[in-house]
Amino acid sequence: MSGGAPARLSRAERREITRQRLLDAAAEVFTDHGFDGAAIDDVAARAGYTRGAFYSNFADKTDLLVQLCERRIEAFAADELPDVLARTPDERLGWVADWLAEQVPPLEILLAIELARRRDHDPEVAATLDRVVTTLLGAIDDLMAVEGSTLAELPDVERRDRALAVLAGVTGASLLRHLGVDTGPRTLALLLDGVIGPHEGPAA
Amino acid sequence: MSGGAPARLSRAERREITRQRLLDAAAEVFTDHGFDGAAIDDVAARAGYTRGAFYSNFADKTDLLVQLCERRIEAFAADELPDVLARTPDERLGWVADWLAEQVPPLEILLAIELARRRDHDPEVAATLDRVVTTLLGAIDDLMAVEGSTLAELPDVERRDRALAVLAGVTGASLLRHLGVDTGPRTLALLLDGVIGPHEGPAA
Amino acid sequence: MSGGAPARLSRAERREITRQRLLDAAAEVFTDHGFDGAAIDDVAARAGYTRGAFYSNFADKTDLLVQLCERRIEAFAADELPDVLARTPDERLGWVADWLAEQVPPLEILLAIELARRRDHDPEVAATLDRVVTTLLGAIDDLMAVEGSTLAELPDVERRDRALAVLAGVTGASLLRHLGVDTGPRTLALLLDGVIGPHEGPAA
Amino acid sequence: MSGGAPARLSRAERREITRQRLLDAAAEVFTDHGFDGAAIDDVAARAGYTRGAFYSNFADKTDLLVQLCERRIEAFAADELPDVLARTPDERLGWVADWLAEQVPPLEILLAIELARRRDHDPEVAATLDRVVTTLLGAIDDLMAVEGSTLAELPDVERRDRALAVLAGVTGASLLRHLGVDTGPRTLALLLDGVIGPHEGPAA
DNA sequence: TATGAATGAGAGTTCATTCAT
DNA sequence: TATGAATGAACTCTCATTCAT
Repeated sequence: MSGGAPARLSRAERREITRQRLLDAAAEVFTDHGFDGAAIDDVAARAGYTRGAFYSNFADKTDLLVQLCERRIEAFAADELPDVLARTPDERLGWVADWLAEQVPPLEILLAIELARRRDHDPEVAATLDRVVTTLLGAIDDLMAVEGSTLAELPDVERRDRALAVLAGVTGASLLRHLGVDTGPRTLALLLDGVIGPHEGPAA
Repeated sequence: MSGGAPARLSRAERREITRQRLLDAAAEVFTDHGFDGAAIDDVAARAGYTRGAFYSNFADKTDLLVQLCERRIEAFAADELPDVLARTPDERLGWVADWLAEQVPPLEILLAIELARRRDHDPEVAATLDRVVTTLLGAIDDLMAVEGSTLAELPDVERRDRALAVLAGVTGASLLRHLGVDTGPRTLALLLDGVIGPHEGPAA
Repeated sequence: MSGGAPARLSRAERREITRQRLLDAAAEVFTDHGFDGAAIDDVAARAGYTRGAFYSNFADKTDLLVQLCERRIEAFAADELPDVLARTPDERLGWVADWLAEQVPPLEILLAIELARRRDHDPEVAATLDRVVTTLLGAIDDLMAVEGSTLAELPDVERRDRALAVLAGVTGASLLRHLGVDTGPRTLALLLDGVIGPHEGPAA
Repeated sequence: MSGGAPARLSRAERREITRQRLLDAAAEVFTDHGFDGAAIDDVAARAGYTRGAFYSNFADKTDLLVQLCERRIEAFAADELPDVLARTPDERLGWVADWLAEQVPPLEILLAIELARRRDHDPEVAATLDRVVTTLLGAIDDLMAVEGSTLAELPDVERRDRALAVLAGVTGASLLRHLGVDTGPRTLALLLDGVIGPHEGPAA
């Protein structure tokens, strides 16, 4: 009856689909209304479910925030990062600038701010925030640790300082765009050239 | 009637005091709970009033947000800025870094994010957000337009790019601190040296 | 304009009226649906208000339960008790039986059961339950401490035992009526005669 | 197939085990949280199942209440009652007092109250409540109808009045214990001596 | 028979806001 | 100007129940 297609999904698979849809919907609703402003009914409805589906997949609203952050940071590390690493150092700045321009509003930043507000009241939240930052810093470090680059030869402490600066620069530029300020690739270039630029090739 | 003594306050003065107290209380409550999470009763109570006082002084909750942003940006321009301008270019970076370290959480940034979320639905909010950004950019421009500096001689477009970069850098560093990342003066230095650093003295 | 009548009510008076109406409504709704089954909206509506009025008068649903118990026990001590005390010992048993017959369902008992369920989680609830029982036992003791009665001359411990027995008897009879059992004055007479009966007239 | 070994259980037996476990779990959860406060998931979980098992065995929550009452009253008649009847009349009061002391909270009473609340809306519930009361009254009547006792010779109407009084006394004492009142055997003795005491043997 | 994802009515509670005082 | 009782919309979360598996 049901043709040669991959047929029916198992329960676990359906559950996973539901979760992912809810998470995607949450990303949209958070983007539009912020965390506090997001109604769970809206999240569920946008995912095509009712509120009950939400509560059978997430413990509560905070859990949703945490899960969303975890998933997005994982997805970032799995999907975006390899893309950048595949570029030559020269192309990376441009790639990051383009990527940034697409991320308006910068959901990760807004989510991180919400995490920060709840950090002191919920250890799990604190752990997630920590993981987000650590992952990002690690990703930047990977970007700098390129063979032949003088950055790769810097002492760890120095490399971390630079990673911090890069993260701050990218974060700030992203946020500014979100605030409606016309930030272009030039902004990022100005900011990051001093941090990673001159090192992007010993020849230079 | 109103003798030479410090004596009684006029009606307008009392009103102004009430407003200011409410605004100060709002800054605290917003800092703790965010805009959506802030209850007007809490704001009023922290200021020593009840909600009636609030509604005698502000049209609604959004009005409070707008007024608070306006006041803070005015206060920044009037109080903080002159302090920086009084420093030599060499000292400024340190001054900004210190100032930043005190601003955790960076209320202005959080408020701006709230403004941004309401920008499309409320023209007054949009205007305020614009004013905030313009003022900050103007302030940075003032900082760069120092006599003798090569920055001062840059074309306007270039100067704006640099101001943007500075604002992004400062914003990003501030936000990172808020997220619990251990950002020190070094981060800012790395970020801004490329933008304003080398120019901080024609001799260099 | 507003004639010689006692005119307008002060705010505190209006508030008190509101509270009393809500409490009365709560007694009715609890009677019909039990505590858990009672919806605050129903309570408010039956009192002629909306849910907001409820929450500006009571902290939460448990608070309502506590306040209701307190008020009813006070009212009992102030209103019912003097009535019984005014009777001769011979008439009292009949009076209590009649009073009991009217108390279907026996709201005080049902409320006390709810209090008991929450006793361990809320000290205030425990205190209220304690007060209810103490007041009732005290009332019974007063009833027994009649001049000339041999009960009055019993040692305290013995008097307490008897008070306990009376309370148990009245409680049980009341509950049985609530359960639909046709309990008449005879039941109470049989039960209490052994406890207080022989004393209902030394001549007898 | 089902050999001589203790071996496999038939389908009906398994079903019966499941039902009994659920019923036992329900008794516990009702005791802790009351009927309205009891969650079916909790009942199922405490029995080691999920909600599906519950709905395979009971029509709905009310059905659970009814079945539980039926079972308990049957169990009482089958298990407890013979124990009392085996005692001499003199020992019975003590036996009942001890049994009472163990029944805190007095689940039967609490269940009966729930039944009473639903009596008017559900004929089956009304029937169950009736059966519970009738069974208890019959049990008490059996206790009184002992050979040689003067109670046994009383006219039926009188015997019923006494049974009612006994039930009321026991119920009241039980409830008082549940409310935290320190009710001892003495309370019951005082209450019941007048009803059944002097008759417990003409010799005495 | 038992599971568990999903439903959806309904609950308690919060809170921006109004308005008579 | 400031108070605070009252409103009522909106929200998070619970839970009895259904149904495909």
